[in-house]
Amino acid sequence: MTELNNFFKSAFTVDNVIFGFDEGDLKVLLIKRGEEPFKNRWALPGYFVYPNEDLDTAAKRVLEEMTGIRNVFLEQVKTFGAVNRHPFGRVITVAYFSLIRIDNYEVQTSSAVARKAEWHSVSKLKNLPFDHQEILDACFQRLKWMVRYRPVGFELLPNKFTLTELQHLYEAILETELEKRNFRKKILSMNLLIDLDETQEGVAHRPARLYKFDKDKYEQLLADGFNFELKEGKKKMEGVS
Amino acid sequence: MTELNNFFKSAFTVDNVIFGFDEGDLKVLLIKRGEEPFKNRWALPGYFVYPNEDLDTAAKRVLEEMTGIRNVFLEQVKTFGAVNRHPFGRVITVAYFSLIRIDNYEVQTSSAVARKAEWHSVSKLKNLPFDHQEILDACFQRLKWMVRYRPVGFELLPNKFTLTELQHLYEAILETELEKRNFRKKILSMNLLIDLDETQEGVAHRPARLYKFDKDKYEQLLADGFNFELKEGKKKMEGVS
DNA sequence: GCAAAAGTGTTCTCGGTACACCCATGC
DNA sequence: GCATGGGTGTACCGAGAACACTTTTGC
Repeated sequence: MTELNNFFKSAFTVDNVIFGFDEGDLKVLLIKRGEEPFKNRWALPGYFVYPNEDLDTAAKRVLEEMTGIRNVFLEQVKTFGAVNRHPFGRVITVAYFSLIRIDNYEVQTSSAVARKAEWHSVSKLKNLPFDHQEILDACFQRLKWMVRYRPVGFELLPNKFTLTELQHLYEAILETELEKRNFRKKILSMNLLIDLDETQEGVAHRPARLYKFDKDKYEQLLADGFNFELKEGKKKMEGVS
Repeated sequence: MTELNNFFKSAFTVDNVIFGFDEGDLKVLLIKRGEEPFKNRWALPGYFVYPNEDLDTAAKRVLEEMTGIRNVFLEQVKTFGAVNRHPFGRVITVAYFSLIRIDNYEVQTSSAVARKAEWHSVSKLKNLPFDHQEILDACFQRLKWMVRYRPVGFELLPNKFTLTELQHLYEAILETELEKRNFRKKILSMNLLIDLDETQEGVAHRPARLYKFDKDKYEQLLADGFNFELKEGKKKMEGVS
């Protein structure tokens, strides 16, 4: 046991990759660090996990401190534990990603660690401190994957949205272009959208219909063995010898 | 900083779910614990991560201590950190899973922690100690998923195998039945198998052809954007209103 | 009336599914 | 010769892909 005690000298943290979607662009919420290390740098929100706190709980707490909200999509992605990833000692971090509707919530930070929080375009980020770039990349990959197999995209959109908005979201995440008619046909054929019989107002073109995602129906279909699945954009691979 | 030191009191471990395939059955390698807690119980092999050791390295080390082998498929799956999951204190564990060819290696344990190691049928296990059942389930789910989208099944088979063996492997992992002709058509159409022009010997029926997996070709196709994909067994879902 | 985005249908191709019989070997 | 698993082909169907023009609104 005395020997074992040598192992109880590590710390662990959670880091949250919080995705949002705005102006046709996929964003991630970063904080300006108020403490060392990397004081004043933009980084992923995260904090130590308290001794009596489960991992998921810690991730929820960090998310709530950042955004003031609960009950959003949140899922563990991967754990990063390179020996020297943190200058203060051995700290491994469990990365979570979450999806929120940017418009629904004013981002607020009640944490002393963070001076302020701000949305940044995922595609423009590089060289985040610690191994946060690697963490972000891993979460983005996971999102890319997940969006094709689970209807999580709706977590990023307002409750009411147009099909074009939905398509742009998919295009931003998958980093590809989708064909309008086929996309609409596929999405509508799943019967997971409720047509609200409302239209946009005040737009300088033909106003689009508004839809909402039918979560109850999805869950019922899931139980029946339904598989949500969206193919990627362009056709690839021709002529395998 | 003094306050921060309160966080550096945790330990973390890796646990390995080592899958193998034998006699048409998916197996997992368990050790009989030689130490407390849960002494003499069958459990997943795992150990503390050393202070100067990366996570992946630790997972490889544990695997090597168990099986004496290196260079097998090994991937991080999920981290488990419930507050009371370990009786000795706050210990979070990073779960890895790996795939090995049972016949290639004599399982040997050089670890003091493990009295002996043995293969157990995945389907028959329940109530493993700690949260190991949950870990095993998560890894099995991951394997089920992965086997459909990456040609990892071959890691579990001998270098030379028959198509029927391959099919049985998929059936065991996916827990479903597959239709022989369609399975063969699909697999062969991928052009990822090399026909060895050899046949089984000493079997009391028409001997089957032997194949091997063409790893180089797969990697080359991957680079060209090829997607390995296998559908699940039975057709599901009829009549979405 | 013009700019800007919404909305819509058909044809073709490919891959998945369903399904039943003959073949080679050991004993 | 019989038991055992190996091996094969075809017809049908549904989903994805390609593709261009009309509609509705604000200004």
